[in-house]
Amino acid sequence: MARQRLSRDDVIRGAVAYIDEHGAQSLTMRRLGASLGVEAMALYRHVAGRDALLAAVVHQVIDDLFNDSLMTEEPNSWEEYVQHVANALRNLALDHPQIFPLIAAHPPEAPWLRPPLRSLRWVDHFLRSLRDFGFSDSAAVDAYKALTSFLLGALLLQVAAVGVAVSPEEASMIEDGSLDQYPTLKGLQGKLAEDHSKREFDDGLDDLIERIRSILHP
Amino acid sequence: MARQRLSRDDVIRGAVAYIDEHGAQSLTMRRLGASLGVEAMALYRHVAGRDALLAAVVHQVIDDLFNDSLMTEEPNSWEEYVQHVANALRNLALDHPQIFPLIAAHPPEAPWLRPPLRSLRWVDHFLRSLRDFGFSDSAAVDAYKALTSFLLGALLLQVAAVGVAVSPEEASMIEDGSLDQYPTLKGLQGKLAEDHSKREFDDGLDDLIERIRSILHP
DNA sequence: ACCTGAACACCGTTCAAGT
DNA sequence: ACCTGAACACCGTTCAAGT
Repeated sequence: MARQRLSRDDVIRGAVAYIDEHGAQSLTMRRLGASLGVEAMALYRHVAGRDALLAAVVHQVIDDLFNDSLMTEEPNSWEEYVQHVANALRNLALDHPQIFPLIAAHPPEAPWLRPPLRSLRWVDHFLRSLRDFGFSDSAAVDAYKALTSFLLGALLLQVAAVGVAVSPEEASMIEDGSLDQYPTLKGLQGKLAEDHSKREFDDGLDDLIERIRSILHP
Repeated sequence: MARQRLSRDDVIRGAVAYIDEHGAQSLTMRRLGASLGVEAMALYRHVAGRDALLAAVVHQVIDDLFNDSLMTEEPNSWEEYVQHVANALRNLALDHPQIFPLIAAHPPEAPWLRPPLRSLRWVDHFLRSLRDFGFSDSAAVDAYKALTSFLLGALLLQVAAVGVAVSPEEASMIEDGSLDQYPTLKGLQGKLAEDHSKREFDDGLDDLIERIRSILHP
């Protein structure tokens, strides 16, 4: 394959792929350069530095969400719209479990931009959609705040569990004996370990929608 | 002050103080050593390495929560207990905004240990308390899952906002003009920026308690 | 037993130099 | 205009040496 000249987009997409495979911790300017067939220093022509690159990765992934099939179809109610946004973000988190924590942790561009819906374009889209469904300004903003809080907690927990499953050597870092101190926990360990994450997510989402409904009709 | 021999506890408490002041990113074995009056390599006598140190910091801070005044008084109902746990964690997040994201991000010891209530001792305490108030095994576990999800989302958003406020040079990274593309957002910017974090938290917590009640009496 | 000093293999980032 | 090579100031971590 002939080597084209490197573009900014190549660098960012390369970083996304690298993090998906190896995790953000092991992304190094030198290693990313090597994976793109270029010296590390060439990357600085396209991004200001490592931090700026990670910020660009976050932005890229969040913006790709607009192309998710869930987002391209027109919703018939605000409930449907909220459900589509939530599930599109859930898919993103499951597709990029190594990147989602960056979305959560990286300082947003403005204090009123809340992860994981943290781009100007997204917030505008969300507020506009709800208003088109009849929400007042205040109700739309409150719904945005409630949704971001729910999604952040629910999805971060989901990918944290995935992250553990990925590194099996640490999967049972807890020696059998250490549970003897905690008999209640020991008895409930089986129940705790059961994974009902999809049901948990859907139940939480139903509750959230109920809550937004009560914001809408106080 | 005469220099005592360094203990593991000195190292961990020193790391907590260092992160509170400078952030986890700038915690370096060399710099932490210097702040404790010791060479970096001396730290390795007490912790296995930087990652292990950060894990110990997380564990320490979470365990200190048992000494919070909210946790030492005996609750009269499960609602009161849940409220005390939630508010103690909220205080922790506000006291250690630089450490809370580590609690959220660091891989837990077991997949069924969910941040931010992620120590064996805490989970055991929580499940035991709810069972003492009459919860079934399943109800206690479901309540644990619902509470962790709520706290993680709500508190991470709270400290993310604090983190931005701390670095004022980035506070207005968004140039005035860039909002012109997004008229809806521009109009609602004021409402978005309003900080009602305590009310938001309390409302969310009330909702969560309502939700747990419906788990308890299906 | 605990701490130090020197060393190793890596970082991010700069800058002048190449094409 | 874009990439490279050498260099700088830092990392985490190891290991032998000091006390």
